[in-house]
Amino acid sequence: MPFSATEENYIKAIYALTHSLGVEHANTNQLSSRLNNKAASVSDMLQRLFEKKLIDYKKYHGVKLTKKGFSVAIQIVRKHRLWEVFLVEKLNFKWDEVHEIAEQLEHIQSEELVKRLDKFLHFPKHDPHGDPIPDIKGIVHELKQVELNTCKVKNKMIFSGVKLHTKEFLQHISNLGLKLREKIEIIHITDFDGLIEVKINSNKKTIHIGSKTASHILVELL
Amino acid sequence: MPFSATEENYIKAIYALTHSLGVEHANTNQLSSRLNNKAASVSDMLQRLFEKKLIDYKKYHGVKLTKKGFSVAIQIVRKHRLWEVFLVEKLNFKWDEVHEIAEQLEHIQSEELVKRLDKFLHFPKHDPHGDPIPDIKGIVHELKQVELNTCKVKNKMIFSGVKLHTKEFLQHISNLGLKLREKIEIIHITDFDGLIEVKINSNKKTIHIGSKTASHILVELL
DNA sequence: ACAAATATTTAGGATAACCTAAATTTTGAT
DNA sequence: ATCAAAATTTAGGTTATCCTAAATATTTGT
Repeated sequence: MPFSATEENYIKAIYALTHSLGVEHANTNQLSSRLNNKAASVSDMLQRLFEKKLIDYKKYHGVKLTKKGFSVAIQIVRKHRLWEVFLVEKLNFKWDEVHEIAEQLEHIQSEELVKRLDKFLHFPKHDPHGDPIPDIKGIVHELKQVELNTCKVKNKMIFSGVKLHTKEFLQHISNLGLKLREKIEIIHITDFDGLIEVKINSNKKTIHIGSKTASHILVELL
Repeated sequence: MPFSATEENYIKAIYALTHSLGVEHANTNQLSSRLNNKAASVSDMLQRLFEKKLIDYKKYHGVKLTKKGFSVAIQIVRKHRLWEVFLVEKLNFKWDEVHEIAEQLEHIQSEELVKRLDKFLHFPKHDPHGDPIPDIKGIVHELKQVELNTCKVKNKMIFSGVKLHTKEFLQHISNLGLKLREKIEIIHITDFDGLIEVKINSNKKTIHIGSKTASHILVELL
């Protein structure tokens, strides 16, 4: 059962949509806009994925991954994230530069390659954006994380992930001086506009984070 | 100018055929058998590669890469061989296990990735089979190597490459105890059948190499 | 509950890359 | 030089993946 890169991208999109929104079903228009294809093309492909038993599909009523489809999705996510770790840790790419390359690498077919890459990288638990890497069994160790904007003054926490993966946002975060897995503490929150002042423990500096930015920042409370 | 993996494979095949045979032109049947496609399909594709100015093509008279096609070919070869080094040196694959994976990886599009991979691997000059890796400018540093079966008794040399890349042959070489870049010396050659007795300097052992095998072994004379 | 708006599917086509069978060109043996 | 064999190309067809336009189903506001 080798699937085409196109099929894999549909599977991944269905996974991402349902998983990130926490819903059962993804619908045609969502897939259409995420994949930059016309809805008609999506409809087409959904029928084929259904025949291959990768999705549950009832016309006009959205799709859901089958067990089989889910496991394909997880393996692609695993590969994508492992390659991102490789690109950042070994090849010194910045975290905002790796997405498109990993989009290609995730389709390389070789179980052995993934196993060895995982080992080479010392079995990382999360990718450069803090997203969890499914283990070889497909088990995802989700962190207990919350959005920074829901935290209170004096809370101490670790910056553990982002909810937005655009170049612009990622560069903004880098420019603020925030680095993944760093310990931070909320010094002050402006009532009026929700501006958050944060101390970065490693360098004793304080920075100011707008509430929109904060809503895309995930932290683990200590 | 991004080319499809299929187009790249045609370019690579044309390069390999002309280069390895030392001839100007490759013909349709050769390509057909190397690519496992029917001659009619090859003919089809050649017209398209011609329109894209990747090859010089006159119907019924074979093909030759243009400057542009040649440079595409070299970049693919470069990527293929760099990835092979990565797979062997970093992920501990054996030299007979890396070909199919590298066939996929060579189509990943990102100049920056190749540059960084090259650096990460310390700018290797040849791949795990001894084939030269074109540098970033596309310059190939060919070694002055000869087939082992053309050498004389008492010659000292370095095992520097193979002319056959099948799993079986590569494993045979490994089983003999030969490793790339090792110093060896010819102890004796049997007149009757060309059997060559070779001393491997590193371990003081002597081994016996059949003449067919020897004809696929490349060495640099010292 | 029903029409308008929205979402989705179907119908009919395009393109890349393959195929088989038939036609054409080149080659090579006499 | 000629003609059969071999090589190559053309013609016509298939599949995967996409498209536009038209048809149909669902949802939503009143």
